[in-house]
Amino acid sequence: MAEPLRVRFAPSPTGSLHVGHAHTALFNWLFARHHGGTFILRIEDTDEVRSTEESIRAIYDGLRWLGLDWDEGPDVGGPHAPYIQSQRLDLYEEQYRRLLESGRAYDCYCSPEELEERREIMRARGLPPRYDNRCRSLTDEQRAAFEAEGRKPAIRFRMKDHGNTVIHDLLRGDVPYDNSLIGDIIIRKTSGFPTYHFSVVVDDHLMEVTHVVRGEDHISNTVPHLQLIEALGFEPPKHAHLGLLMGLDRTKLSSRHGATDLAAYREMGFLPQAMVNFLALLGWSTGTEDEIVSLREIVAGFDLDRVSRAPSVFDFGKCEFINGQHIRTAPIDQLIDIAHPILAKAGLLETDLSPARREWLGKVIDLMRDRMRTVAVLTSWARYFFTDDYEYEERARDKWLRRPETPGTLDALANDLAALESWTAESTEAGVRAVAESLGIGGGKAIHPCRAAVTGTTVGPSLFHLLELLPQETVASRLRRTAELCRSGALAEPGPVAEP
RNA sequence: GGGCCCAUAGUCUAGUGGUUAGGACUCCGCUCUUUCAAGGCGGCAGCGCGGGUUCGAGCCCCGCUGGGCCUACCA
Repeated sequence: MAEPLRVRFAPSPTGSLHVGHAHTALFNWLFARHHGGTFILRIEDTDEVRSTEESIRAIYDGLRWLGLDWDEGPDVGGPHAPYIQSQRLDLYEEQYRRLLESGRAYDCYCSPEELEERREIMRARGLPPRYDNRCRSLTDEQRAAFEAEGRKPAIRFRMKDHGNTVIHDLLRGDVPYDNSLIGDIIIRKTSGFPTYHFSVVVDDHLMEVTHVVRGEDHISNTVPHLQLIEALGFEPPKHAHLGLLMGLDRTKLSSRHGATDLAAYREMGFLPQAMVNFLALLGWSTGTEDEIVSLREIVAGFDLDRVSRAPSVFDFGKCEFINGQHIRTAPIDQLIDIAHPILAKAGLLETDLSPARREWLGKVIDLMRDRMRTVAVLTSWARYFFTDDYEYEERARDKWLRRPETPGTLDALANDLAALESWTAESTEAGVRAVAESLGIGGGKAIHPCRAAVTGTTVGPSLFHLLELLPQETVASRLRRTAELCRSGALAEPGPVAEP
């Protein structure tokens, strides 16, 4: 019988939710969901100076957006509440006491400045900058002297001096570390807050975490963790260290590589199901040739045995591609909900949409969705749906608007289309083709200038379907306006044209 | 500097001793279409290097190289 699997995502709320964190959260969540286990959210706000409420909100928002729900956590509670470490200080005190009593921990009076200074000296000498364990055996006189100076001690954990500690990693096998290389670590800061190394060990135990799945940057931290676990008499969890996410230059992904905040992707018009799909493919593979998959499908196929050890580069281009694929199949209401604020922010759409307007927006999106990779491109690609104030692209002017016969064609188009009884894709097509015929030109000779005039561009969805979504009089006036500009020679010059 | 991790095309990956090394992104070409930024078709491009083990290595072992992470009273 399998033990109930319990995993956690334990971010520190010191900034926005990074895609790397989202990746770790996702893998933990998938692991839990695949095996019917429990996914815990724990906030590790033991950095008193950098932790913020705002950041905690960003974590909630990001996880919820991705659809990663947690079974136990700060807001939902659970059998091991509280799930915020700053509210668990008394629990840590209990454990410090045990370590102090057993002699595995001791007070250290060295100040951060002194420590830094000594590290510098050691580095300068080419020595490993580790703590020299000097406070391990302080005499009563020395302690008294430090106390008299007004020093407040930190608590250090006495690491083993000899032998080695072996990490049993589910992904990497056994990883041995030489104990003599690591100095004693601080487990309680002078402020009374625990350091990460301590709180993580205590809480993983108290919360009965069975599997610790985290980034590879934590692999060497596992050595003190394991020793702490042993000293406290806890049962060690199983470990799995995931490959890190990197930028194109193969260094740890950071803001200099572009957008790294999950929220930024949301704002750019990425779909949560696409982000999940893309992130899942970083270090995991479906095992089939199908890469565009839903969260449900990922859950069904996910397991650690398909997870790779190697770090992976966050390829923005592929992320966009996957997003594009999901845009094709997303429910139109989801796309409307994403597009609306983006378009409103760009000043192209009102903040409050009437039902009719919303329906119209849905049609616009439907027309564009097959070629979009992010929803945000609507502000440029579909600009002409929302305003008369669009630019005539160089290519549109070059190819069509500078031709001597174009103004005449546009005038004819304006007159005939304005006179149309009905305004549908069918009727506009009939109208445009009729104009072409009466002018004795091919359909394309009318269609292309029409598109160039009405949209300012040479590319886009079916002309007649887009005309259908524009008011008839708007189309007519744009055709006339463009014809005027052609005649005045304004479109003959390169560069953007200021629109009325 | 030290310790550890990693290594299939530019990128994400499949592959667990015998494969024409498979797929995806990107890029390029062709094609369809009223246009492409979509679709279809095709193409370029890969097992980092050197030793072993083996009848036979992308797969196993060793070394090298390269990259990464850690080396805080940050997590």
